[in-house]
Formats: sequence, structure tokens, C-alpha cells
Amino acid sequence: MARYTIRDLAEEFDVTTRTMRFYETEGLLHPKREGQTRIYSDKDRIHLKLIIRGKRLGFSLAESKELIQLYDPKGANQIQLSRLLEKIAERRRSLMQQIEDIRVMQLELDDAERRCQEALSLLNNQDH
Amino acid sequence: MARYTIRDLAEEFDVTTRTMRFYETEGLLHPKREGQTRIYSDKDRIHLKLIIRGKRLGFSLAESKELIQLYDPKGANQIQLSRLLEKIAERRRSLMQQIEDIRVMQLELDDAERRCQEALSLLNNQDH
DNA sequence: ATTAACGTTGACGTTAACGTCAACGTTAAA
DNA sequence: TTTAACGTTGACGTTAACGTCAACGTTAAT
Repeated sequence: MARYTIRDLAEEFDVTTRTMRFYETEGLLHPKREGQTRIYSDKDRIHLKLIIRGKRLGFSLAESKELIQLYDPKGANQIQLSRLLEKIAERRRSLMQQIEDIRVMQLELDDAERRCQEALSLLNNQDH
Repeated sequence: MARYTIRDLAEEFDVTTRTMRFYETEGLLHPKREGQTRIYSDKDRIHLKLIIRGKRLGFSLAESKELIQLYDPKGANQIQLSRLLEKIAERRRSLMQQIEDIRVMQLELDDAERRCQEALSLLNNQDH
């Protein structure tokens, strides 16, 4: 089992230590303590990675918290498990929507780039 | 040229009229006026669509504003055009990162679903 | 022994992206 | 004609996700 300081993980994932402590008060990380000092495990590291990736995909911290819970369904009862499965399906739909959004946006970037290039060559022709 | 009221577009894109006015003060929409009343064009509608899609992809309003500007590079000078091309490239990188994030997250959802199903069948076996 | 680097808590500030509410004008139907 | 539905501006409130700062403790090197 690896041991990380708050700074180790903060630097690895390019967040501040303040952010790490904030995630803890929000129930997203659960480091152990040695005296006052926080000690993070591999599990905490994985959770942090999920949070960061979630952020890149536009998820809120509350949503990332749900994602983390999906990761570890031990101790859930039948009702909770069904709800988890629903959330998984919901997440899948959201991701598929995002893929479609990205596809469309890429096409639009193609257009935008073409228009930019055209405008540029127009300017260059005027120069000479 | 189509004409839309604030409510038309608000309902179509499921935002409030307050939000539409807010986007205007932020320089993202530019409806014409008839008296006091706002009249939105097809162009405004496209802009709103870009904003909404941007939000689904986790972009801020400031970023969506940039996207809108990419759409319409007329009147930009050479320096601005180069910067636009840079932004386009930057957006592409961001989108590719998102696709990779989605791919990984889908694999993790596969895992999570499997674990949920396993936990469920365990519970069902205990029942009987 | 004293600095420097790192850790802690707690209180308060900040920004984005709206929501809420009051006070008002315009048009359309009953 | 008055009430209902829709529009407006302006001021202020709210939430998420941190940043900033003060005041303090611990360890490690000079």
C-alpha cells in the first residue's frame, strides 16, 4: 500500500492542497491521519483521478462523488444497487451525447478553420 | 429571416428567459429590439445552440463566446486570425482529450456495472 | 537556536452562472 | 374595463468550487 502526502498528489494532479482539503470536507477523499497530517492511499489517488477526469468532462463534484460510489458497490443493498445501475445507464447516455456533441463540434471547427485560412489568404493578396 | 421571441428560444433550448437576458449582457447574444421587446434571429438561435452544446461539454460561457467568434471571422486582422487558428487547435486538443476520457470512463462503467450485477446476484442467492 | 519548509484549522473573499423579486409597461381576451 | 399573460429593467440573493489569509504546530537543516 502506497503512502502519499497531500503535496505528492496535489503536484501529480496539478491541484492545490486547499483543493484537496476541500474535497475531503465534501466527502470525496478519505485520507488517514498520522497525528494531524493526512496520509493518502492508492484508493484516494484513484478517487482523485476520477474527480479530475470528471471535471474535464464537465461533471460537478456531486456527480464525481456518485461516480466514485459506482466504483465500490460493496455493502449496498438491492435497492441501492438498482439505483447504481440506473446511474450507470444515465452516465452512458450522457457520454454518448458528449461524443455526438464533440463530433459536431469538430466538423464546425473544420469549417471555422477553413474560413480563417480564407480570410488570411485574402489579407495576404491585398498586401501585394 | 426567422423571428423568435425570447420565449420561443427559451422553450426550445430549455433555459429561462432570465438566462437569455443574462447571455445578452455577457455579449453572447445580440437580439434586435422592437420597442423594448427583444427579437431573435436565426443567427441568435445558432449562437444559443452553440452555448448549450458548449455547456454539455463543460465549457464556460467565456469559452463559448470564443467558439461563437470562431464562427464569424469577418473583419478580423491577421493577428486575430492567427490567434483564432490557435484557439481552434487548442479546442481540438481539448476535444480529443475528452474523447479519451470518455473511452476510459466507459470501460470503468463496464466494470462498475459488472460489479453491481455480481453484488445483486449474490443478494438473490442469499434470498433463497 | 533559529530559520525554512511543510503541515494544520478556521474564517472570510471571490467568481461564474444564474435565480428571485419588485415595479413597471403592453397587448389580448372576457 | 379589468384581469391575465407576456414583456422589460434593476437590485439583490444563491450555489459551487475553490482562493486567501491569519494563526498555529512539527520537522529538518544551517
